[in-house]
Amino acid sequence: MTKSKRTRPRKSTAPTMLHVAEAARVSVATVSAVVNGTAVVSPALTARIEAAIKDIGYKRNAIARSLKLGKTRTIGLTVADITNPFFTDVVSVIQEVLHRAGYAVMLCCNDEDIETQDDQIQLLLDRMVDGLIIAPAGDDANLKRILEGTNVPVVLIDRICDGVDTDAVVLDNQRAVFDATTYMLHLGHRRIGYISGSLDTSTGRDRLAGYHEALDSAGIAFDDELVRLGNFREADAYKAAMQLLTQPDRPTAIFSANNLMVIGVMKAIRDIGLSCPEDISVACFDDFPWADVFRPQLTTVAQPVRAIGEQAAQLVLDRLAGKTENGPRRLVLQGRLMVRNSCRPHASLVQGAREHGAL
Amino acid sequence: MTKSKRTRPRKSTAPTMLHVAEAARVSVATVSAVVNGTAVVSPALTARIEAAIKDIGYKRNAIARSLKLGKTRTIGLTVADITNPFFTDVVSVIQEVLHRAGYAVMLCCNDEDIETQDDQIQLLLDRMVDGLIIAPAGDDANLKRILEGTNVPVVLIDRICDGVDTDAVVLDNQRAVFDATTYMLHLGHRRIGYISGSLDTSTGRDRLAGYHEALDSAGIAFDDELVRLGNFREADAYKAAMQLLTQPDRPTAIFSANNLMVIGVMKAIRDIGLSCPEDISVACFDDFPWADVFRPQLTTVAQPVRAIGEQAAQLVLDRLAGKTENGPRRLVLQGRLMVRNSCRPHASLVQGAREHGAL
DNA sequence: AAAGCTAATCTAAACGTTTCGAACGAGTCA
DNA sequence: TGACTCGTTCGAAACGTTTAGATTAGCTTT
Repeated sequence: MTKSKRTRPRKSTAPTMLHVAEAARVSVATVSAVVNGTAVVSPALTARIEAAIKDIGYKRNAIARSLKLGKTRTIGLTVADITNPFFTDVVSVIQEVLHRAGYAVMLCCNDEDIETQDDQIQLLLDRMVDGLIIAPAGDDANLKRILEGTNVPVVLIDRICDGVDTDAVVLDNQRAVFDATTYMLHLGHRRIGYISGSLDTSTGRDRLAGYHEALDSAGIAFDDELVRLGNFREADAYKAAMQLLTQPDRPTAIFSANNLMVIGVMKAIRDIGLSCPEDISVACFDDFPWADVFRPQLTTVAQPVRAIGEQAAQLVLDRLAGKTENGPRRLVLQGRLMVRNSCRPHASLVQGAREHGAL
Repeated sequence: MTKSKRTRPRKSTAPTMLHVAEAARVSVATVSAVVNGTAVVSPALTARIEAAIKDIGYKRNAIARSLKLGKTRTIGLTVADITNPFFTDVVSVIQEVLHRAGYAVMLCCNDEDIETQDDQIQLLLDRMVDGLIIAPAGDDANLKRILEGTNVPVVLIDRICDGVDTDAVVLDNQRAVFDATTYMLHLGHRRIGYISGSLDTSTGRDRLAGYHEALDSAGIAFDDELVRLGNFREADAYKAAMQLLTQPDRPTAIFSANNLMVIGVMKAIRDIGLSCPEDISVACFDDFPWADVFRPQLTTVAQPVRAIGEQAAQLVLDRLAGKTENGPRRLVLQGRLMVRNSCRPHASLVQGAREHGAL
């Protein structure tokens, strides 16, 4: 065997750089240089190589490339529930921004299950994703351990997680619920039911804190019976609302800590024979695209989904570009109360207004 | 240098099989055998190796593995719009099934743009996905070309694509719209507006065909003015509905060919000062989780999203397992008309009924 | 005791890239 | 005419696996 460049019989697999090199009568190094534009190659060879590439139909193998470079140009993304319009919107934006930057997105949903989440994150890391955007399912001691074993940039969205000190973009949940609750208080409601998300999540806790804060500020005593756990799911929220509505001194208003749960709440209200907003006022966290066209037109706290997605994506991209070497960045965005008409003034207020001749 | 097994100074990168091998004083082949369980290894060595793995914190590098094996255990998934609840539901199910089977999912959205779609599919193929599930954005000559260059199993969902002869799971769109339209005809409506999806998609065409068929069967002359293009998006549908509603002899009912568009339709109805179902009846393709709790409670054609997702995932899995060697399989599922109360009998019917003393 | 098994382990060649340093030819300068 | 540069091109060693085939040691057989 004189030279090692024996012509192989063109297997049935996809063409490789070697095939191109042979066809263009150059070395693979030169082909690589042309494909990636990493070195200057004479016009003559460039032309020959490009012709060969087109001719053979060569496509660079991204896996081999990833192995060599140690980067995959892929970002892992895990959210609790891809069915939730909030996550959907955010995922969509992240997807868009990252794709524009030349990154692919590997998506996982864990159905709010922490173990699934850990598995999936490990899976993503095994696949050498270059970065990770996580909407954590809940407080998770393992997450910390898993993450500190690696050095890929991580961005938490929506929820933060104890001990996981990474970049994050979250909402000022407490403030948002404070505003919403205060709005209901201004309408004269004194018994405001609260359907809470899981308290194992920062969002669950912060939102509930906003409710408490609003009550405190208004000098209203807090009633245990008015807060029920809905775990961010429709079914649980339905049960929770049912309990709220069947108690003797039932609330005159209900706040739901997310979008999925408000549907359960509305179903409970309907099933119990009440109607919103006539008999009971309702507001919730998370906006819907159809909120101002179907009735009752829900008063909601709209999250800036586009901003959340863009910032989260930008945070990873910045880390990847090595732009930010400093400590973790926490971005806190503000929600916006969208007042529509699922909340009505409480009877006492209406009464008062009438007496003052204002109605 | 006596033996080639020199101990390297444990670089800062992730531990590899070589590190494990050195720590356990065995060859990498043996480590591989233990990690994958592909060959029998003596209990003594197995124990040493497992200890070393735990000790060092070794994780198998999936990229290197993929390169060697030529499979990535990843399925590419592209849909037009992850924001659309229909796609969301299907994606969620596919995700779940594939994950259970040990596959990761790489998700792309193309925003109904064919070029983006082609880029993304090429990207997925470059990354050596083992299979592809595609909800094609529209008729796409390139798609055929791109796909026939590879031999990964492909499953089309929701829409099919001329010339792309692969497995597919779709709905009997024509039948579903036929049923819905017929239902409206039975209510006495004679001028039924139709907001169509893009006619570059099979769904757009088939659904419109269902509308035509229903009219034909009922012996009703087809009026061009009643069909408007909404391209499956809210904004376009809004404009389309506006045109429909402002024409002299406006329709007494409107059917929207998907979920996003019906929101535009409802907005148009509201903005023009009409109300549904009092002034005009509305029905649409695709169901909503909240459809029976917000008003008007929309009459819809529900797609069996879970079945679609499961079958699509199963189709790829079967191909990957080599179970089905025969030609392309086409699964056609049936939609289900969910009658709620966004459609009312036409005035003429009510009139007739009253005369017969039935009201 | 030689030959033949079997079972466990290892060696080394892939997989398809990237990239460093060497090699080579052609100019340029003293 | 050497000794230098430059500008191109190439050889070969990685990257971290898998796996076919070689090797070894320990048993049976006869």
